[in-house]
Amino acid sequence: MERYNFKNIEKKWQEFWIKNKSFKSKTDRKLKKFYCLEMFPYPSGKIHMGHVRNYTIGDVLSRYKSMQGYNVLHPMGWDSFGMPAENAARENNLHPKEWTEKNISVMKDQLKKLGLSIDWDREISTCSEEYYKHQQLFFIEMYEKGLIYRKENYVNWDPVDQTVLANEQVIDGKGWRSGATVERKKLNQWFFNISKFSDDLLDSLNELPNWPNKVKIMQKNWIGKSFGCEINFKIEGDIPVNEIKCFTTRPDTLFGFSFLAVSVDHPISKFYDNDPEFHKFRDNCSKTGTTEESIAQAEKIGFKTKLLAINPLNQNEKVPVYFANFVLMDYGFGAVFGCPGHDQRDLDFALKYDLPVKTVVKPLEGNDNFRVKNEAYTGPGVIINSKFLDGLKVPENSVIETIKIIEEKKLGKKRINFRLKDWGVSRQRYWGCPIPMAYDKNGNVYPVPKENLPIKLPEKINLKSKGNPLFHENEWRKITINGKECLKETDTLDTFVDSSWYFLRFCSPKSNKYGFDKDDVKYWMPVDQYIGGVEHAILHLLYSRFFMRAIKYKNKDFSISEPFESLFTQGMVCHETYKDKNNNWLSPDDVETNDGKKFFLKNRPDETVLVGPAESMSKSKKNTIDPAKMIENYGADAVRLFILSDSPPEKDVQWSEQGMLASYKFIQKFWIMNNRIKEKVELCSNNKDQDGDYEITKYTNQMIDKMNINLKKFNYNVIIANMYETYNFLNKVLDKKFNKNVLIENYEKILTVMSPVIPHIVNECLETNKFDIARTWPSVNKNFLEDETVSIVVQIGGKKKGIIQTKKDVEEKTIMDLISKEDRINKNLKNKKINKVFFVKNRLINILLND
RNA sequence: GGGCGAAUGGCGGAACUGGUAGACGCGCACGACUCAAAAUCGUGUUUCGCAAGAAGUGAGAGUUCGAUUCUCUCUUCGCCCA
Repeated sequence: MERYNFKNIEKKWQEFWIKNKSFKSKTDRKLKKFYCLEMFPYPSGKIHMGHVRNYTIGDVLSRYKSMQGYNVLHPMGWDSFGMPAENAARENNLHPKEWTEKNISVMKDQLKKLGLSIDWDREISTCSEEYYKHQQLFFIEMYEKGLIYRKENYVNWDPVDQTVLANEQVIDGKGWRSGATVERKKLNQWFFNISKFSDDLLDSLNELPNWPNKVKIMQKNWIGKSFGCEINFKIEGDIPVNEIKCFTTRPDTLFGFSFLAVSVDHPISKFYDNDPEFHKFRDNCSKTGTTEESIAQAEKIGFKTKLLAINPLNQNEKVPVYFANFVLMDYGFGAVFGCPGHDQRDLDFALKYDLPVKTVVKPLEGNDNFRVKNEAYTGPGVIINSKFLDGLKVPENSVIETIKIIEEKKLGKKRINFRLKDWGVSRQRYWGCPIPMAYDKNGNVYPVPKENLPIKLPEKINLKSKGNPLFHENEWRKITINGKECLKETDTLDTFVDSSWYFLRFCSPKSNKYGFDKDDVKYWMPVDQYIGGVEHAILHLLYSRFFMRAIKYKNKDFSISEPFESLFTQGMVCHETYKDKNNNWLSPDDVETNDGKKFFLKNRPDETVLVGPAESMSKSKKNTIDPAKMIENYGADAVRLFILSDSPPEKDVQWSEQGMLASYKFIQKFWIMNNRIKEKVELCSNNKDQDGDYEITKYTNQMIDKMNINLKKFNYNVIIANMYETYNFLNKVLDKKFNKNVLIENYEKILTVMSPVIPHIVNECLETNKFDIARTWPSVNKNFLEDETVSIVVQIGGKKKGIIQTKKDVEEKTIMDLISKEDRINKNLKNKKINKVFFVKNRLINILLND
């Protein structure tokens, strides 16, 4: 018998699937559908282990659903706009399009070698005109519906990459890619009015039971709905300002008021334009990024004005007004009232500028002499030192009651505030979807007429210029709208826009008139199972949810709000890290070991290598394993098997060479066993009731039942364990005799339920046995699920003393008789009086003694 | 600082609804095959103990006849937000 030659056999079946279009979704709309989608990849060059894990999880599910009779949509595409292409282009003098297409071709080939059940006829690429032209139409439609606007705004500016960064692209005040210190810069930007849907985006989370709770919580925190009020503070001073409006969630602490802080961008700042000291201060502030994190970490600094703010609840109290770096113009009204006693940030500020700290809340168990010193008190308690507010309970009624008073006195009103800001989508980049807008000489804005779409990217581009490449394309920029000469917008869209509707495009990838066909979308949407990394838990998912609402808004033909019915977030793939004696990262390829304990440089046993903890694979730490090499060495089935075997899919998994080898060996062993079964089948008779018949039938049914349960729960690591167990079982039971049909029938079923994980070898086994390779998922005969004998645990005083095998459903009395015959158990009962007996049928008996 | 989650052998991990803790895999040990090694196959493998037995799921308490599972407190780690 030949060894299993995975190279030939995997290639054979992959070609077979493509030739037969085995994974093409069916057009029959009466069939029940299942839309399985994994987050599509960025074509960075080659696939990484994270992709392997992501797409294998989805593939197992797709193949399972398909065999269950669903019409499965399992597509793949490319999130192919974005900065790396532009950076690579600059380095290698290669056009971003060429670079991207080359990468796509390599990665597509690699994905095919994994044996994924993908309908490649539906492949899409967001950088293709065929894709982004529809996106431009969406943009115009949303603009016409009033969901898009332009405003001047402060942005996170990366001075090295010369681009705007989203908040999440700023890490520790530095650009995520360049590492440069991020600055604040004012730019005209296009915005999607996502905050219009804040309430709906928040409330609808409750209608997503099949999303992980943690993701819903993250989204909820991100939207950040807070309840409070706006208050008008009367102002006295040297400039013509009578009032400053603040938003606060803690009006109940108004008597702790000791300063008022406004943003440097607040409208009143215009009165300080001629003050050089103020300019200095403002420049200083712009060195801090705009993220909440960088603001929280930065030192709190202020610029004192000559203004005084009057406490609305106590007209005699006047406090100073500061410009402060920790107040942002786009939160609330760009002004906050400072209460150092009960807000840590305010306290830091007050201590620095020697402002009074008044205590107006005491803890429930504290006495009236409680005073805030170095730590603001923000917990529950009772209002004190606040005249008519005294005695209110924090937080039960203090805020609500205070707002009532403020509203009665007409000093302000109740207000709900959201942390979620509108989505700035302008990027000063070439390799993105052009924004289909234009400007005339006077700066008036025009949407590009629909008949002029698409606005194509110019093919030739100089990427070596500073700033935005399209800005320098004078010819390209020209456009005539309604007879007027205009210039095109030169910013392109954030790539998160591309990925906010790609799942709609998969429903009708060839639709030429519009981004999707409404009947296709009606049938396929929502995505039944979405699978991807938790790193997209907030933005990508929130933007996609927004996009559905934006399309649905004022549109009778579209009724989807929630694009993803179920969401599964998979863990990362990790590997040990290695460093040489000079603290340089080493790739696993450069490291060797003889015993798995001591590691040294390859071919240099004298050079010891330091082994670090397993961390998620990253190029910077060099702890990556190339999937293509693994597939080359061990085959796709073995790689698929291993990537699922060692950890539950939602948790991180550690790559191990030994584990990989074990999976490979399993494939080889399985092939040997298949041949053994093939020979056995030929020797089997047609005589009924052979000694192994019942056993194999019972085992098979129980195994399928377990597979069903674990597939449903995404316990794919347990499925692999079930497969190993099944192998062990078959290998043993084959010594017995079987009725030919019984053996065939059960083996066919076993192969079938293993096929989602290891499809190539299963197909080969089916074929060599001359079984039908088109399988439907086997049903379970429930009669075989329950054993006719059961093991009953015998406990005495709650401690296990033994196990008794009996027939099913015997009563307590019979068990007690059996126990009296079992010396090992019974000796514990001699000369003792039984107090009480707990009996659980078919499971356990617990005897309590008097002592 | 807040929120969420996790902690089980040498390691990754399993355990249905509160009912035999440690499935399955790795590693290790021993044995078979071999001149030998690799590969393969077989047996064993939570700890202590020769055994009988006892202890045991991060620590401590609680509920219960019975807790890896439920409740509370604490410790450590991870993720998210600040």
